[in-house]
Amino acid sequence: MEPKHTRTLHARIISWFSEHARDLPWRHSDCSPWGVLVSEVMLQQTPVVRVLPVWQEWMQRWPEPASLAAEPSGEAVRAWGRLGYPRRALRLHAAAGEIAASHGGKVPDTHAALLELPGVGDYTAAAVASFAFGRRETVVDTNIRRVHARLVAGDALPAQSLTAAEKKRAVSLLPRDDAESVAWNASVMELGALVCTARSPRCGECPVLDDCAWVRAGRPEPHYVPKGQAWHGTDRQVRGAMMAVLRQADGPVLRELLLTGPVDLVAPEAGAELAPLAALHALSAPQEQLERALQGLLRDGLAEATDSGVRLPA
DNA sequence: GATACGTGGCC
DNA sequence: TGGCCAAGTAT
Repeated sequence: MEPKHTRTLHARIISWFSEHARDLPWRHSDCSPWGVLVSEVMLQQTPVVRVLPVWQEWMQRWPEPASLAAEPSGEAVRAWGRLGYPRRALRLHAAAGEIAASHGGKVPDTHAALLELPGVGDYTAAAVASFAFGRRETVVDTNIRRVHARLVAGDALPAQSLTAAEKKRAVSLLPRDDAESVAWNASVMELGALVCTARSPRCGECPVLDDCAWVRAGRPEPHYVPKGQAWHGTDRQVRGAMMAVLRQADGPVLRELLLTGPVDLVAPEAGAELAPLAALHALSAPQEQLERALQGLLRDGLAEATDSGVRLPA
């Protein structure tokens, strides 16, 4: 008993996608499931423009899971560059290992099996099953949630966490047909990324403006004030600065250099190679915080201690 | 459920 | 200038 209204939404949004979608390499028909998986993990909390060059580099260097699995995890972390949340690189490396060891080197093609992989949660499992394998899955990411919130619920923003009602709504909105469901997932996500954006939505370009509950309601304000992500002075900031030092270094970095060492311990003419170290020290983080940050990196497996210092996992 | 977890561009 | 935000996951 699918209402005519819903069918119209499907057709209009998918049609919009066919004309306005970005040409992204992981959407090409010749992109492997591995390429899709890598893209999805890289895209977690990270803008497309920053992912593109790193994804290209990874695909060239590690065209299949087994090639990544054959390298030390530190190589994955180094090649992750400045994408952020480097533990994702670690988990992708671990996932590649499991795929090589337990799945015959092939990315699993079901939501349940994908969910077992490190770094793959409900969103990524659904996205890979849908985009790489054409399965009918309910993909719910931040873009899709926002589009549904405005278009259907009439709210400026989705709730702060995914609710059961929201998930149910997403399920009910998904087209019956497999191929159409895949197109729908990609189309709604793209609409949220390009038109129905968090700030300053481009309603003039929206293919379903006529049906938008939020616009109809006079574009009311959000029900809550989004709380910002603390950064200055946090352990995260210190960890990030430390990781930058480790990525840039060829080998182990003296523990003292990481924790206390003033930059002038080293020859000034060393130049650019020392920039990350200078940046770390410029934070003027308390000794205790530096220690805590380093312990965190070691605990998380992002770094490892050797006799001569700290380095990326080798 | 709340919190920790990177990074850089934009308004 | 500085807070907000981006295809989330794990604990």
